[in-house]
Amino acid sequence: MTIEPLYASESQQSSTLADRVCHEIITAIVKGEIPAGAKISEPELAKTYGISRGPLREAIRRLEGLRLVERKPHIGARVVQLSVKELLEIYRVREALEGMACRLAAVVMPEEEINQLRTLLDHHQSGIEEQEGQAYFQKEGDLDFHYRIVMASGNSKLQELLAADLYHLVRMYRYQFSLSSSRPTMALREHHQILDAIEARDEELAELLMRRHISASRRNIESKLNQS
Amino acid sequence: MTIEPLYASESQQSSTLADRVCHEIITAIVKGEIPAGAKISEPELAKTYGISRGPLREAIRRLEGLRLVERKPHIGARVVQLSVKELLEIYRVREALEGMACRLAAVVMPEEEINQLRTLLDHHQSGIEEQEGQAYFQKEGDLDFHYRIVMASGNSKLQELLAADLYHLVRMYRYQFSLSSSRPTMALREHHQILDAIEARDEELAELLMRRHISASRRNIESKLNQS
DNA sequence: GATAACAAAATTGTCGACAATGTTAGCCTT
DNA sequence: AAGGCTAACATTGTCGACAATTTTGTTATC
Repeated sequence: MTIEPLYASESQQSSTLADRVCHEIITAIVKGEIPAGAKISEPELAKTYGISRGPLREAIRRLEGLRLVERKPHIGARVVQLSVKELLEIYRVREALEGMACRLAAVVMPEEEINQLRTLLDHHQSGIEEQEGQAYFQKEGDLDFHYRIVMASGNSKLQELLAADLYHLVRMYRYQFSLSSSRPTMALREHHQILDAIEARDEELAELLMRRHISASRRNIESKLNQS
Repeated sequence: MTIEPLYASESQQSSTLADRVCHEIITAIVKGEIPAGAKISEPELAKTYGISRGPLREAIRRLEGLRLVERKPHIGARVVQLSVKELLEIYRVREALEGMACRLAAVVMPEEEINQLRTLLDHHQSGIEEQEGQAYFQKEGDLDFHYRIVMASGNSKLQELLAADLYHLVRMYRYQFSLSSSRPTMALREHHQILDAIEARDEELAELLMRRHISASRRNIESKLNQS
């Protein structure tokens, strides 16, 4: 099976310049190559990517929709500023939405996908034990698990909101704050428990466990960042 | 106090053509003046609103972000097609998000706002009794209550997702399917119960009641539309 | 009469130039 | 020297024209 994160579909070549550049800018922002809070100059970026200002403006509009940049009329666009408050707010939203996704997945997720996901968790397990793929788990593997649950919910609106809108922000926060879960063993056990509940078709428990799982992450971040 | 729906801030004049036209198109789509599933012709709309294609395209990009239109490269944009399946999906999302909003509001909503909202519900009450403002309640008043709860949550991400993204779609569905709650008395009682829980600072109960409230609406719609 | 290939028309994508607004540097006044 | 005004600059907003792609209509062939 593939370990490649499913959402890493950045290599797709859209037939339009605006879409292609949009993906490139997203990556640049998530990785911090364009730092948070930085002003986005249209002529500069247009030159950087070798395109005209027209498609670039459309790309920026799209980034605005993804909440990755903020625009003010006649002033310009800035990369969204990272604040602890907003990060915690996002985790509240994730708790609500992914809890619901997990509830729905418990009803409709096919047996086969459950087994695949179990295998993926085992990969994570060995990664942690070897203490080498740990960074992978912390950075992308965790998100991959959550991503698959969301997709398994079968609810396209949930999929859009979480995968298209929120995950970019979460990834950005992780990159820039180096926010690894710092409790990989615990997190992995919780992942297994969640999957158990889904396998048992216990929607109530599945939602509860997912909410607890994300809530624990939130409190973990909270205590970590408040002390600094 | 004002009964004017808070979100009806359409009369604002943004200093840019694209923003202004964007709001106009949103209204036109929500009201069905541009019918669902219709193709959006750039030259035609540009002529209609008396602007060039540049700003219009930016407006359309924004509509795409709001999920009101869908775009395919080199083919064009279409107003999103109404499907019962998606409507029900939206109600699942609302159940999750507004449940969370209600939980947060129970903790942080100021006494004064609670009292204001109580007064608003009384207005709705008299409207129903007189059997004349009923249409108002069904169409906008209900959304107004929910809107205020969301705002009271103090969570800007929740506010963005619900107020900016989803409510336009909900309003569109209501306009076009003539989806009034058809149980105004029951809904109003539930609103009061929710507000009671918030007033008692019982976050657990507040979330539970809001989720039941929205879930009931969903099942109501479900049974109504399945029989047709 | 139906289908496939081709050509013409329409629509979307992209670009460079001009206009309007915001910013900044320098000068004058106090 | 400090503060405010003015003018030049830079950036964003808007427009019209050209290029690329899709759709449509026509024609010829089976």
